[in-house]
Amino acid sequence: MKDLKKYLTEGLLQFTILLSLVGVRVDIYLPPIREIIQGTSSAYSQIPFHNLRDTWEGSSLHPKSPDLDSFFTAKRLLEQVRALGGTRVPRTEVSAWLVHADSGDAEEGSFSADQTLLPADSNEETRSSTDSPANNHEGPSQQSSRSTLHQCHASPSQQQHIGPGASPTSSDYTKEKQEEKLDCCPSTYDYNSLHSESGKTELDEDVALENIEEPISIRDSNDIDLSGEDNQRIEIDRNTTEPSLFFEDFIQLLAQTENTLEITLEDIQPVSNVSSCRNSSTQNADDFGETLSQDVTLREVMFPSNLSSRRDENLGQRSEPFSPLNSSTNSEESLNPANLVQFLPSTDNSTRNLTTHDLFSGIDDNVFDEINLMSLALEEGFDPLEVSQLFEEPDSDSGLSLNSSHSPTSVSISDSSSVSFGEDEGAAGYSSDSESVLYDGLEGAVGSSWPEINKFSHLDYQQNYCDNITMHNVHHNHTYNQFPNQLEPVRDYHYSLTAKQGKLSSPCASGMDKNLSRDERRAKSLRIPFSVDEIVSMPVEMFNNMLSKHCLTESQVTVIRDIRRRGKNKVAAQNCRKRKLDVILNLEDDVGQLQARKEKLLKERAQCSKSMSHMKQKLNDLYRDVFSKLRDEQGRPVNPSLYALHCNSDGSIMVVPRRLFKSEQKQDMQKEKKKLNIVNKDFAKTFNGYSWP
DNA sequence: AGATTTTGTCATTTC
DNA sequence: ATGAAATGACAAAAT
Repeated sequence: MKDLKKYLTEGLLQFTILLSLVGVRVDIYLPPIREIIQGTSSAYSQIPFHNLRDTWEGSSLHPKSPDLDSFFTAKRLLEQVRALGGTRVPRTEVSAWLVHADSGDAEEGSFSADQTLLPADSNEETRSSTDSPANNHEGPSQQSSRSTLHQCHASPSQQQHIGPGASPTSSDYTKEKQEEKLDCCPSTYDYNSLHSESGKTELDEDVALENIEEPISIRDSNDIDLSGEDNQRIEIDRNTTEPSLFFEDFIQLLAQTENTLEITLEDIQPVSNVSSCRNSSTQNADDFGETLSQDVTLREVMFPSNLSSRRDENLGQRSEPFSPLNSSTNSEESLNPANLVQFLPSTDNSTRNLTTHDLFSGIDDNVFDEINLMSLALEEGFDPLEVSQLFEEPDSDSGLSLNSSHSPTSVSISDSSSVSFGEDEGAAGYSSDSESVLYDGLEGAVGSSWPEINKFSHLDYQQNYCDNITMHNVHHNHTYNQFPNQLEPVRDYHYSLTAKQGKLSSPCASGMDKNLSRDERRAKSLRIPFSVDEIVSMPVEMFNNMLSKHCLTESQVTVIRDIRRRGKNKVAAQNCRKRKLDVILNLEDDVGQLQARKEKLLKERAQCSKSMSHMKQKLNDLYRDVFSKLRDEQGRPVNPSLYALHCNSDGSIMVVPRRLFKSEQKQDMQKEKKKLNIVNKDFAKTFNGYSWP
């Protein structure tokens, strides 16, 4: 039965691969697997690869592409391998073979090439690959060449998702970021998902074949039903490698320990895993070299014709994902394979820093290594003329605009990448619709070690950066699908920025320096491992920490402080002007409001005067009317010029001689004024000036 | 080409 | 006392 399974598996593998090569998309796995594994209500959202691929910003598929599935798989694996941080010959295809050839008995054709390099217990190694996420903590350096082939399975994000002690915050954030990246760059999501979604995509593929082969096993694994999705995934992973063995071991180990899945998997699969591979790649150069040599061999087997040419090319490209992570690799020397080998350990550390959120505690040492390398590169490789030129440049007005922060940002990206890759497009591969991502450090990153920056979630940036860089490699070598539109946003953005500045017409590296601000150029010249925006925007505490923690030269510190001071002041000036403008606008508004109020009051006063005169007139008429009807004791009419009407406090009205009334009225008026403090003189004047008939 | 506006920077003050 | 923020003034770039 087991042989039959293997036979079926291999047959399916071969058939699948052949279909892939022919150009037929092989996606026989996704829907059934998803339902079988997770059910229709699974929290997982299926990655719409096919939709994304086929409709990526309206771009059509590349005619060269034989199969997008194979391409994506290869690309993903290539990226994973690149994420290992070493100078490794692309083993994308090799990894693909290994992932699927778990039975390990393939003997004929190109498959034998893998088998020749793989020991007979390929089952175990495949298990190691699938179990690797849970084994990230362990760091045995017992890995062999084949273990490195499965580094693609190891990702800190996986560890975070799977490991019980994983930081939910960082992983959640990573997931968010990668969802954003999915929006902007679906083609990179494959790789992203590996790190954030616990290797979901890869799992699907791996399981797919096994699903056909061993549907019962998968069902069984679901029946076991560990506590969560991750557990399910790991179960399935194990199923893909050796279902029957898995259940025995797994149940047995479940009985032994139920606490952590990691422990379980470690027990089950002590073979070195991805994480251990990474760690050991830092620690054990021999293993790494062995890996490298075997990769080359595999590659030669797989691609005998174009190996030599593509190898160099990929060697150069392989450094690209790490350029933003390591200052040394960001320099021109990094293009040299020899230097790459020299920087391998630190590069690997960088990669580990990149992807391992839980390993922040150990990040500083790595950063120091990187800084040292950076300083070394500066001392050895940097042209002093360039430094002096950069510093003496008279004009060099800063093009930095923090409000429009992407402008210098993107330029910086291009520039730093140009230094590293010798071509601007190397960094143009970075693409994101998320402002935060852009701002989060990609931009001005002149150097690369990102110690404190991790607090800024630069891991995501780095991840994204690597992804896009990798995609850019694909774009350049023309071996795989091209996604012309994929890079267009960035390129257009660059162009718009530079066009706006009216300087750069071509994103070539030669002219990039002119588009950098003075501070950016200074930072670049001194290999300051932080972008200008970071230096300016990072909190004071973090900034001081950064200065104290890193082995920065005095000139570097001075420049960094100047950059920060100028940047802060620039922002302050902008804010100040904005405030001033706001104050002016507010004052103008106040003036308008006051003018309107004045006009309204004038109208009201006119209205009151009019009504007052009208009342006066009526009172005058009434007065005359009253006097016309008044008669004295002799029955004669009372002369209104000699007498006046006086209203007493009790309401009684008396006819008083006017001379008495006037004197009394004056006295009363003076008392009134003092008492009531009459302010309205106009009204008093009007009242006094009233000409009584 | 000159006028005006915008922006970056420095020096100083304010908080 | 210290340092960051605010602001005036100036110069250069942009319009």
